[in-house]
Amino acid sequence: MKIKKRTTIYDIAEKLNITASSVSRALNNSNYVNENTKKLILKTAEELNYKRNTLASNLRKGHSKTIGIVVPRINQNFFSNVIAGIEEATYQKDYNLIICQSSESQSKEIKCVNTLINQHVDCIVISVSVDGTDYQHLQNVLDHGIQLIQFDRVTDELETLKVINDNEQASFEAVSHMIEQGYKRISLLEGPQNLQIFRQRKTGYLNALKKYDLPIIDELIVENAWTKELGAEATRKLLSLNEPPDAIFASTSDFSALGVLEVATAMGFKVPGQLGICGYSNEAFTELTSPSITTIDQFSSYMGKTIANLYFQEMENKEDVEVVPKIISIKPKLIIRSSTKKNGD
Amino acid sequence: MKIKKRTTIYDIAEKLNITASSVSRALNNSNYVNENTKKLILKTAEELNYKRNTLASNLRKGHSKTIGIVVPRINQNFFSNVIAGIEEATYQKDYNLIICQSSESQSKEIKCVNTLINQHVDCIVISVSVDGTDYQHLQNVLDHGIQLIQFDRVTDELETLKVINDNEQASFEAVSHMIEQGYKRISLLEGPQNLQIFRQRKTGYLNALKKYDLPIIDELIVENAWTKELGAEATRKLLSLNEPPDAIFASTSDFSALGVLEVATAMGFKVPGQLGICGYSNEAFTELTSPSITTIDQFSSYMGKTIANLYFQEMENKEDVEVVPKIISIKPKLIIRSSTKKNGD
DNA sequence: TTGCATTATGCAATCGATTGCCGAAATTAT
DNA sequence: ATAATTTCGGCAATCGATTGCATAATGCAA
Repeated sequence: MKIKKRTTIYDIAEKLNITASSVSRALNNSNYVNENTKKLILKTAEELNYKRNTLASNLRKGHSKTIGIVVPRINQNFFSNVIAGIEEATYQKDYNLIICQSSESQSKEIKCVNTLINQHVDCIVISVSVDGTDYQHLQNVLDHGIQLIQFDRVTDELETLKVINDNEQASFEAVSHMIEQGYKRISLLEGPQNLQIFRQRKTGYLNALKKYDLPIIDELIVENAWTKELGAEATRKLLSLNEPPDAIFASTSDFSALGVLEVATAMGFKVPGQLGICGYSNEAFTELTSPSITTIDQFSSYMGKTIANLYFQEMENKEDVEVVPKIISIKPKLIIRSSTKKNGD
Repeated sequence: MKIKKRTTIYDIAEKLNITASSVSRALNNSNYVNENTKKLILKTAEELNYKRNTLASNLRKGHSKTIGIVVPRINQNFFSNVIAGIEEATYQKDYNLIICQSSESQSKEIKCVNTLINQHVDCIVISVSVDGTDYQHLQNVLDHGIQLIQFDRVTDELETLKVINDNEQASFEAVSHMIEQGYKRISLLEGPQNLQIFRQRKTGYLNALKKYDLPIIDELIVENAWTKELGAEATRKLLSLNEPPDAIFASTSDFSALGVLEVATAMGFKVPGQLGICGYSNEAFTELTSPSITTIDQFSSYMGKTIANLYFQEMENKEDVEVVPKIISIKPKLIIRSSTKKNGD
């Protein structure tokens, strides 16, 4: 790469025999420049192929018009959809996105957050990694005067803005649906219980059982079965029980549900006749398996837009009022497909 | 948000009765500071919760340790995997990623690129949008001394670093495979021909036909069938022909192939018996459909890593030699599944 | 014509970190 | 003991854009 000297406002100023102040003002469309000089400056800037140095500008202005995002995995459908949603909403306001992935490791998450603080982002949007236990790094974000928005996987140890799904309700509805379909021994595949979302989903499951007076059977509740492999493994055990479940709610993800489906099919269980299956997230593939998988849609892209708008709204009345921890809860939707149609309606 | 004053090197300097120079040197682990003072500075920085202002640092240093990425859609599997790959490789070197999506619109692509230039990114990684015709904005990147790496969807109008798939070869192999399976009237669903990747895939298709002495039948070549809907529509027409094809190569994407499969099944065509289907990209769902879909894996995440490494490599010998346009071609892999097993082997 | 407001522009400080240059102090060599 | 070298740390300029303050120029009214 040849190192080229980039045009600055001083170059423009020099060429026109004026000062950089005026150039800056013209470029920012200030009123304190003569219309004609403004036009001349704009024309010259164009000619010299001038591009504002955002680094300098932001340094001076004290903000960066940048939002940092930290997610466990960029290429997981749910997250990439949320990001796409945020991007869409922020793009219009000329904001940039710096994206990091924590790869489900808190130590990397901490590094990411620190980098974003260094970058002077105006806001950090985060969905915490699975192994999180300490949240000092998030407190740190607030201490540096940076807006913090948690979404989906949130921690209650901090009072921040949050955009979440109503996991409990969604889970409750899913399990209720299965019960109404006639399933009676419904197994739950849990996610790591240190994450709130998975605790909530469990609560929803328990509430549904209670509502329909079904017993809670411990051996049907499997801890930590949140990947396809773990889901498959759990299913192998469950279906080998003396009294196997007649339905499995993979509350952790559709991937887990997929593992269930594959094992069940391999073991000769008829889905949904002998075994009902429900996943979580509405991944694209759930529509394509045979049978198609009942699941829960989280409106991921809408969630992204909501996050962005929440930020902008907070910015507007930032002087007005004291910060109140604000929580926006989006109600997910149960998508009923073939894998839970016991009655075959 | 309360506005808080952030700790600067001056605060640290003042507290220790030294100058900011020393603090800066200590923080950068320079040799020109006494070991003891260095330790003291580091300790004080920690105590005051100091975070370097990367904006100021980068402004001074003239680079940003940031790579900008522009893709048509963030949440498309292929792209999010490439991004994840880039992230993984750059994270170790403390680089940041700014990610933009062009939403398949060149005008937005241009805005994205300009933003990235403003941000003083060190490198721009781009896969161009479908409606691209003019590439002045990319030339502009080079003119500003910014490294430019094109990937997947590249334009030959510019001599830049490129990381691509060998689309022609992959396409050739896919079609050859179908012919060897006994399919004789193979239809091609084309993508927009202004994109090189789709032209190359067409060439591969034609070459395979030629190699096996099969005629090129115009009515079996469908322009612009690159979404699920367009693929479905094209299939409806193709299968209604007097002499319908006995195989369809959806060279554009697996989504298109999915459209084909759904329509074919709905119209009562047996796949793969009466109709062979091959997609492109190895989307996760291709494994899950019934029958599973034969497709081509592009090693997307590996591609991302390759892009990052290419950049780092170029950085290292940037003074050494004149820039040579370098093209890295990754050979994709044909994944043979059920949808093309005419002989049922 | 004088006085006052309005508009346009320049001056210089500022944002925070980095770095070349210089000199003082400390160490080593002669 | 003196000279030569190394180590350490300060000074001040710099990166490029922004902005409060001051001043000059212009317009308008009295």
